[in-house]
Amino acid sequence: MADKVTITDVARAAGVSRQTVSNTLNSPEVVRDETRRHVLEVIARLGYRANQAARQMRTGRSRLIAIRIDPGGDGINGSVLDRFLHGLTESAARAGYRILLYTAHDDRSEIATFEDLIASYEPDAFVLTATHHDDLRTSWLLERRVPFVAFGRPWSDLPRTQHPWVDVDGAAGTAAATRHLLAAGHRRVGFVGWPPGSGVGDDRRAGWERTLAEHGLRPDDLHRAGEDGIATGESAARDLLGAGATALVCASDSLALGALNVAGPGVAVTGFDDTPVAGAIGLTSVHQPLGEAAAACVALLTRALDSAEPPATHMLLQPSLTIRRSA
Amino acid sequence: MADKVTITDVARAAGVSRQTVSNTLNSPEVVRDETRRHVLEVIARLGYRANQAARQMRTGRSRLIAIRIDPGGDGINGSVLDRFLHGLTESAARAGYRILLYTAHDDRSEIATFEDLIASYEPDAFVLTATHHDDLRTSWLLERRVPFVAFGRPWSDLPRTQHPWVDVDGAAGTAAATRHLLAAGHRRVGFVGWPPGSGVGDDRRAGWERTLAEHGLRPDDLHRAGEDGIATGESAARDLLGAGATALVCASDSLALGALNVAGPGVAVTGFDDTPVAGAIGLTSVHQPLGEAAAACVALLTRALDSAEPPATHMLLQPSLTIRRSA
DNA sequence: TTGAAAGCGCTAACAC
DNA sequence: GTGTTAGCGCTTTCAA
Repeated sequence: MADKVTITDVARAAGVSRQTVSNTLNSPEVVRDETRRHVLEVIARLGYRANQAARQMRTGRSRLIAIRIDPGGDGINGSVLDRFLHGLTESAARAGYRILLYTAHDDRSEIATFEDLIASYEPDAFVLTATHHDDLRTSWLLERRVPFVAFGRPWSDLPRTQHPWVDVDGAAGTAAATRHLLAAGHRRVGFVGWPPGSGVGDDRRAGWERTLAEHGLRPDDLHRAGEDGIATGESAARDLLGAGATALVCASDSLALGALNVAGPGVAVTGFDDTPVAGAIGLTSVHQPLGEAAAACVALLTRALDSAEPPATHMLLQPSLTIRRSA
Repeated sequence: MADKVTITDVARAAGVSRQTVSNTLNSPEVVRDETRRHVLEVIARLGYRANQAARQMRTGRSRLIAIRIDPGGDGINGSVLDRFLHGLTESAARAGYRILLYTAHDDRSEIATFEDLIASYEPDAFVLTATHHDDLRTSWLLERRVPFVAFGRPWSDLPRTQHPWVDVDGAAGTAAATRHLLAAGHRRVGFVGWPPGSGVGDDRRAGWERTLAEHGLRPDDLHRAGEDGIATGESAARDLLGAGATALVCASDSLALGALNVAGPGVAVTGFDDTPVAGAIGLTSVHQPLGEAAAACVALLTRALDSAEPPATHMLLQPSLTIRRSA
C-alpha cells in the first residue's frame, strides 16, 4: 500500500498551515492567488487526496449514494436496471460521489437496511428503484428527512409523498409503438400487459388506448394481461390474434418474445425496454434513455444536497422507438 | 434524519464507560458476562450502530470492497457480470462488507481510479473482473500490496503474478456441452469461438478439442473464430455446416444465437453463459455458478484481510449444462 | 474487568 | 490572508 499523504505533509512541504491547504481545496476564494497556486502544485506533486473518512467525520457528508441491486425477474427486464446502474456510477463519479450497493427482498427489509446504512456508512442519499403504490420506503425516508430520488414516479397521489423523482414516460413509449403500427397499415392493434393496479403497467396500457382513440379507433377489448413472462405473452397473443388483431403492442420484451413465438408472418409485434434480447432477435422495442435518467437522478440529488430546503422536483424523460424487423 | 446514537450515549445509558461498550462489540471475551449482556441490551434498545467513518479512522479498515461496473459488450454476455455483482453484494453484506462501484475504460484508467479510491475511500480490497494476458492492474496492485481477488484466472504464468483468484472452468463447460452432443449421436461436432490469444477463449476451445480426442475423434478443422457477436456466429456456422458439421459448440450465447439463425432442423447448438437470451429462445447453454463464485471471492478476500501474510489461494468452480430444446 | 487518555485526518470557528 | 484550537466517534494503549 502506498504510504499515505496527509494534509499535514502538504502543509509542511508547502510551508503553510494545514488550514491553508484545506482552504485551498474547500474555499479557494479565501486564499491568496500565489499561495493557492503553490499549494495546488505541492498537492499535485505529492499526489495528495483528502481522506474521505476524516472529512466525513468533520462535515457529516460521506459523498456516498446508496442503491439497491437485485437479480431482476427473468433476467430479461432485469438488464434495464443494470444499464441504469452503470450510468449512475458514471454520473455520480463526475459529481464527486460514489455508489454504494445493497440488497433487499422487500420494502420492509429495505427499510431495515436504510437504518443500518444511515447509522454506519451515512450515505448522503438513496436512489430508489421500482417504486409502487403505497411504497413504504418513500414515506419512511420522507419522515426522517433522508435525501433521496426515485427512479420511477410516486404512484400515489397523497401530498405527503412529494419527493424528487425521475421517470421515463411509458405511455409515450407505447403510444409511439402504437402509432408506428398504425402507420404501417394495421387497424386492429392489440395490447399485452400486466394486471391492472401496477402504476407502470397501467401507464403503458394508457398510451396504447389513448393513441387508438386519437386515430378514431376503439380498443374493442383487444387487450390481455398476465404476469410478466414468455408464457403470458404466448397465450395472450394467441387470444388476441384469434380475436382479429394483426399487430401487438407489448408492455415488456418478455411478453413480446412470447407473442412472437405464436405470431405468424405479417403479424407485427413491439416490445418494451429494448433489452439485449430485443436486439438479438430483431424485436422492435421502446428504448428508455437510461443514461440520461441516471444523470437526471444525480442532478436532482446534488441540487437537493446543496440547498437547505430542497424543492421536490421531477423529470419525465421521453423514450424512443428502436425499430427492427418485427414491426 | 434520525438523531444519531453514539457510543457515549450507550455508555451513559448502560452506566459503563465508552471503552466497555467498545469492548463488548470488538473484544467480547474481555467483558464480564453480566456486563456484556446488559450493554448489548442497551445497544439493541437504542438501536446503536458503530459509525463506520470513526471506526475507519482508528482502525484503517473501511469494510468497503470496490469493483468496476461496465456496460458489457452487446449486453448479452454483459448480464453475466450483473448476476455476479448481485451475489457479491449479498455475500459481502453477510461478511460485514459493502460494495463500492466505479467505472473505467481500460487498465490504465482503472489504475488511476485505484489511486484515487485508495487515497480517499480506502477500500479494504478490490475485486477484479475480466482479467487478461499482461494485466497491468494485477501487477500494480501486487506491487503496492493492495488486497484483491480476481474473478478470472491470471492468464500469465509469471510467478510474480500470483494472487488469489476465483474462476469457472470454461474447458469443463465446453467439454460437457461436447459430451452432450456426442451422446445425442452427433459425430461431427464443430466449435465456434474467438480468435486465439484470449485466455478465456482458448480455454473454452480446449475443452471441446480434448473431449473429441477422448472419444477417438479429431477436430478435423471443424472450428471457426471471430469477434464475439451474432454476425460471427452466423458466418462461422454456415461454414462449419458446409464442412459437414451437424452440431456446434459455441463459446458464447451471442455466437450460438447467430449459429441458430442459420442452423436447420436437426442441427444442435450449445451456448455459453446461460444468459437470459438462452432461456428465452430455448438455447442449451453452459451455466456458470455466479453466486458461488461471488461467495468464493468474498471468502478468499476475508481470509486474506484477516491474516497478515495472505497465501495466494484460488478456486476453480465447475459449470453445469442447462439443457433446452436447441440440443 | 473496567476506566482514562490519546489521537486517527480533517475542517468550522475564531484569533492574529 | 493565514495560523491556532477544538472536536467529529471511535479504538488502542495503559493505568486502576
